[in-house]
Amino acid sequence: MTGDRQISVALPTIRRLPMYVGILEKAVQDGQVHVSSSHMAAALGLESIQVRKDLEAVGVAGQPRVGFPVAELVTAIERFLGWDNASDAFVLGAGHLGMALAGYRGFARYGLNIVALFDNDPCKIGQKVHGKEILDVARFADLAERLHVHIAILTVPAEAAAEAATLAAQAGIKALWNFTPTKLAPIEGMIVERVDLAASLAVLSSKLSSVLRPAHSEVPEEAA
Amino acid sequence: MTGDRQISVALPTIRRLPMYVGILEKAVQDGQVHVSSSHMAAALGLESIQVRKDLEAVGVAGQPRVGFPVAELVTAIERFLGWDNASDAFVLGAGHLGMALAGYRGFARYGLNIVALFDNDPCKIGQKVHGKEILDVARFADLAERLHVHIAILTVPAEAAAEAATLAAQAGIKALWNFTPTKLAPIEGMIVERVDLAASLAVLSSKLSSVLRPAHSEVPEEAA
DNA sequence: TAGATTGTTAATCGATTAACAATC
DNA sequence: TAGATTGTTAATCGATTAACAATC
Repeated sequence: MTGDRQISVALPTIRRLPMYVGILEKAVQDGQVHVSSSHMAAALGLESIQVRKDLEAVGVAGQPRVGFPVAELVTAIERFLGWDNASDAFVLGAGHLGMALAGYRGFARYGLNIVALFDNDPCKIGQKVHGKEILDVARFADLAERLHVHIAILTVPAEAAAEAATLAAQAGIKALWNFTPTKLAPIEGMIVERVDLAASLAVLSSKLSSVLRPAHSEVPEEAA
Repeated sequence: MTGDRQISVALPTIRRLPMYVGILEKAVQDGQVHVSSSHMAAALGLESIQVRKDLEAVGVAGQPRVGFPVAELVTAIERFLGWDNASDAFVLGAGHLGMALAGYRGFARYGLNIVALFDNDPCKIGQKVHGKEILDVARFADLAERLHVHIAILTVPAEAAAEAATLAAQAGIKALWNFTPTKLAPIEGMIVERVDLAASLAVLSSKLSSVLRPAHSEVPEEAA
């Protein structure tokens, strides 16, 4: 019953877990010790049954009539996500997006610590952004191994994505957060998660488009 | 049969459509006139049946023994997504991320044209990034209306997200692309799509974590 | 005890996948 | 015609939701 926990947890559940951390931290600040699934659900626009199902996955039991222990829940979720102790990460590609991510202070909360950026542009190498140095990509593998960095954030141009991913894998990177529009072929021994802006924009613009040009031919209905 | 097409299309399908555009454009360059569902599937790591189901949604029929007409397919998908004629957009919040997005040239392909950025920081107002001006947020509503801009990209700090979203709605913005970690309450008359970095990172780091600390207690199994 | 809330088991819903007839 | 590929109808799978017994 405990053995295959990580693997059997639904992906949508994992994606929702950070939201729980958010409202639970607020609850902690308010001095609440317990919080009910219906309270959390209301705060997040979900159903209480879904909250209970999600929390089942992280293995914290609630108390009937009382709710779930707030502090324990935060700890358990962060542990489940691997956010309990900060992981170092390298940014691969010091373009605008790479620099923006390197400067985002919110990652600290997610246990992500960006250590340095890497680029192949001699003009950029040696510069500092947000107190983090831009290093020569030639030094990537060596530094990743010596500093035991196993997370890389991929922000190179689309054309360079595949090559950069291979470099990362050879450098012993275990988890690659891919911000490029390139869908990479699976690489043995490396987990890849992509932030797919095109997919997100597709949802937005198709919805917008169906509002602006109201579908097709509901007209007869109205006319009749 | 044609009436409620937009509404009934599955969200996962919509999210996959941009990938098809990508490989179809490559096929066009290669001079291919038709392409089979199994070809597309192979290129994208999907099953051919899923490709056929997805393409059914955009309303382009294939020919048995021949495949799908490439050019027609691109046109139909772009039309479906509202990418057939470029839409202007404002960036709300000229921080690092806002500037990075304003400079991203890839959006042109998605029919998205970023016109200007807005901020409330007097030091930033008047500056230009990537040829686009940073304007006073006080002018946002007026300009959105006069220029008929109905897409906004939200890149303000988390604390300012709710207020900025309200401003956008009042300015007549119809579609808001939310890059902040704040989950906004639904706003009447405005479509909101969020790029949830925390959710994406949660997937990556939970997978990584289950690799680094290999689950729990499969051990007895191995020992026995 | 009474009653609110959890947690379990079953039902529903939606998306993916399979099977195969229709088609060119 | 023969055969590859589409498109339809049914089966499967997984996630969400509902119902309700267990619990404090």
